[in-house]
Amino acid sequence: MKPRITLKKIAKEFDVSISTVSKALKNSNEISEELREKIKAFADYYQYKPNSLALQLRNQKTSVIGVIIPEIVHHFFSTVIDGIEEYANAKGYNVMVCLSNESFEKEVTNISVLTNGSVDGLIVSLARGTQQKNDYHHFEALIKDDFPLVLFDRVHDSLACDKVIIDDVGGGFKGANHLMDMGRQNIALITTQDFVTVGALRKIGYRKALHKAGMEIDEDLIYKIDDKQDLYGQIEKVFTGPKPPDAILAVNEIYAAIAMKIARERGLRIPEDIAVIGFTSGLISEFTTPPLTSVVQHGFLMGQQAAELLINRIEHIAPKEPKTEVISADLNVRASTCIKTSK
Amino acid sequence: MKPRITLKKIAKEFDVSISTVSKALKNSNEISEELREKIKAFADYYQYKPNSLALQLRNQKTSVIGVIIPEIVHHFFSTVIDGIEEYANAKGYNVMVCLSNESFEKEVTNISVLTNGSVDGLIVSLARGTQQKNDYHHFEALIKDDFPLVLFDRVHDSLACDKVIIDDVGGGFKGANHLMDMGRQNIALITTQDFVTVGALRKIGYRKALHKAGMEIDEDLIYKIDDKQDLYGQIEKVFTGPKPPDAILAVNEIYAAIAMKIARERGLRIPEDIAVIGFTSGLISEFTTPPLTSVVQHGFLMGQQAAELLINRIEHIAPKEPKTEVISADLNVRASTCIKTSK
DNA sequence: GTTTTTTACGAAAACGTTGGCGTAGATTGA
DNA sequence: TCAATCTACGCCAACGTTTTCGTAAAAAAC
Repeated sequence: MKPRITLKKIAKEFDVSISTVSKALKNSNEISEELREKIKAFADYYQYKPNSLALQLRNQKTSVIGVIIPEIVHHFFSTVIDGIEEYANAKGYNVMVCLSNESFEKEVTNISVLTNGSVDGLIVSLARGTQQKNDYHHFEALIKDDFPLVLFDRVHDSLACDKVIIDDVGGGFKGANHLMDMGRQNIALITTQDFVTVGALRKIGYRKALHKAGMEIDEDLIYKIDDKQDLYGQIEKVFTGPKPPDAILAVNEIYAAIAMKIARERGLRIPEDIAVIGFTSGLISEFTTPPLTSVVQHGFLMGQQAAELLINRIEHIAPKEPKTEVISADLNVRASTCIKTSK
Repeated sequence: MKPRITLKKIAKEFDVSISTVSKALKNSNEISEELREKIKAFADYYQYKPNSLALQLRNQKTSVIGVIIPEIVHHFFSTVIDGIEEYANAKGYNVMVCLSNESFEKEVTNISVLTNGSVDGLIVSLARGTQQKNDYHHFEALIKDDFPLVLFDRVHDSLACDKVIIDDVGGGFKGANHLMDMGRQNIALITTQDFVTVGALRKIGYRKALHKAGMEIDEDLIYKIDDKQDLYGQIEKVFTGPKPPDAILAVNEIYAAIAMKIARERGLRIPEDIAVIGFTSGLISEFTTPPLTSVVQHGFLMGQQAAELLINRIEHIAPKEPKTEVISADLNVRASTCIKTSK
């Protein structure tokens, strides 16, 4: 690679000092117009661009924000990044993405690498491994040093930093409520294992809805899926269990899509015999048969909010107390729960 | 934010010089063991980590690779990034992602920003706007300066740099071939507008397959979709056109899924009355009814290859001549073309 | 003709790090 | 006792930039 042109090289070319060149390029009238124009023309010709590392070092500011997500091959997280990028770029920041791959160790090293001066702040969604291990010392260290940090989606209560979360309880509530509005009585819940916060929260919403409606909660209708095992086999049990449900609330799109597939294989009509709701994260819901009613999570908005919180923190235009933004989850009613909408 | 601890502060603490501290932390035996241990303990306690900006500036190496993609909310690009991350991290590099949002201008500024010293090399997939404008001067400038650059998926022939492409011609060929193997005679092609390279290449494959089979190409069966218009309406014309097809080859998952939806609405049985093939980019294909036969694009592999080419280039373990890696596209046969596979 | 002001530039520090080189003082050898 | 050798550290340059301050020479003022 050709070495980039620097102030020093320009200075040597004109036999002036580095500071003269710097000032000339900044159009300082400390420098005679004649020399100024010559230097500018030369710099222009050789496409001089200030080395950003040097600037970052000098200004003690990188204008880069780091993002650590569990995985990127996931529509929801991609959408959040999109939102972060949009807001951050508008504010003159760049985005550096790292993946934890759901691993505690990788999350720790990522944080260590990124906080070595390369970013002004961090936006993170917790790795599953971290939630399982329940070890947050790497975040606590950051918080203790007042390092700008925003957690989103997968957060942890004990951490005193800015957060953006989706109203998962509300989402579960809305989903279950909708099913009851459609006259369903036996609503199965297909959720994750307990340590996955979002699953747990959506379950709370489900319980709240049933409770409010005066229905009792049948634990046999709650199925906890292990993502590492065979999904198909686990979800099949929903249909072979003691109490066959007339509706299913699944905490994500995949579970819901698989449930529909199995239901159809077993000759059940959707939504007549069984209604299904998922939580949207990708495009699957739109293209299933029938299209899947889903709780939509506004990932883009979430990303924007997270970026806004972080940049406010970085630029000290935020109060000291950590703030938590809640993004409401809305229901997108499609044909899997509601015959008339089956356009 | 609390200021980070630096060599200078440690030096002041022990009333020694900065270089002494630096050497002590590097375990240099130039420094007495006693002092060395004291300094290390102190640094450890205060969690000293070398400022990476300073290191990057000094070493003239960032160990960061920049990635510019048109959009991230796209399963294929996410998968590629995943592959890049995997390989890059293993080699000690970090990844900085920027989005061009398909815009020429944003691509230009992104490149300008990233090549100001913040990254050692660039992996890029061309923005649609760039392909449309057919203006590649920003890349030509990089190539002229021997800046490490790898183009992937959406590339341009005139650019003399490393590339990783998918065998789109082969993919189109395999898809069309499979449909002919299933006995189909009137294969419609739903593709993009001509300036979108991948669409154009897949069309070539389609033509090659038909030609090889001695079938003539009916231009009325080729539909070019404008992504900015109503997809549904445009794809509907495939069915209302002069020659109703008995098979459809769509150049992406969405077109294929929409085509299937319309086909079913019109009472056509899949695959009996009409077979459909798409190009996988996300998870849609798995969950449509019936599951969609697709040409799979190995995005992860592509990312790994791109990262490998780039890092070899950065570390000068690559021959001068640019190299192009071709990733083969394979067919994943599902029920939308083949009754017996409908498990 | 002397002083003051202005013009036009240079020197140097600072951001944080590393590594070659220099060297004071202690130790060793003869 | 003097030289040679170590030991253990400090100095300085370098990476590229910005900015404050200092200062020659020229211009203006008296």
